[in-house]
Amino acid sequence: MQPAPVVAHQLIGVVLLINGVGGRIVETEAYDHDDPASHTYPGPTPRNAVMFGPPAHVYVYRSYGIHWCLNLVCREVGHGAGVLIRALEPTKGIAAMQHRRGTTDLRLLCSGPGRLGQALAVDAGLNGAALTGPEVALEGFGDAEPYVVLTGPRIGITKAVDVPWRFGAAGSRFLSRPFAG
DNA sequence: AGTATGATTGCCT
DNA sequence: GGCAATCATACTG
Repeated sequence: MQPAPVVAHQLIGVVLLINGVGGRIVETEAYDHDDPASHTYPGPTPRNAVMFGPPAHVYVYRSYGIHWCLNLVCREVGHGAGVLIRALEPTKGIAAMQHRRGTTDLRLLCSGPGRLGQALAVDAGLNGAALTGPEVALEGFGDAEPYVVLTGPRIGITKAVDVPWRFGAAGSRFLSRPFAG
């Protein structure tokens, strides 16, 4: 397995489906163990246990008591690194996503980690699920179409605010926020 | 046991 | 642009 920023970069353009619903990933963020902004920085706890487990599994956490956010665990057992899926371009199960989100505006379905979680019906029950399991599908990892990938500082954090570990597909209109420069 | 704090979003002015 | 909503987790005493 590769370091989190490398995986986060490689995930741009990959199709992610949860129970057949999802689309092409256009925005990610990397979080590593030696990273003050990461949930794993203080060490293992019950909440982040999945991140210290085997890679290619799903880590789900509740954000601000309201939203479910979806991450993919990378690197080896015990390392505690992952990639936050921040936005994707809806391609499959669009009707289901529109129903869950309460809007037909494609731009508002998955443009942001909280919206994406709601659109894909992510909740605590998905925490720890394997990418090879029945719920999750990742299509084209490692051989996705080449994308022009932009980088920039991560959003919404208060520590390590200058680390440029946010990645996004250039020109996509489904980004949660535009990239500077 | 009590409190502080978010890897956010949407509604208000 | 500002701020409330809302709660699991982690930390303090």
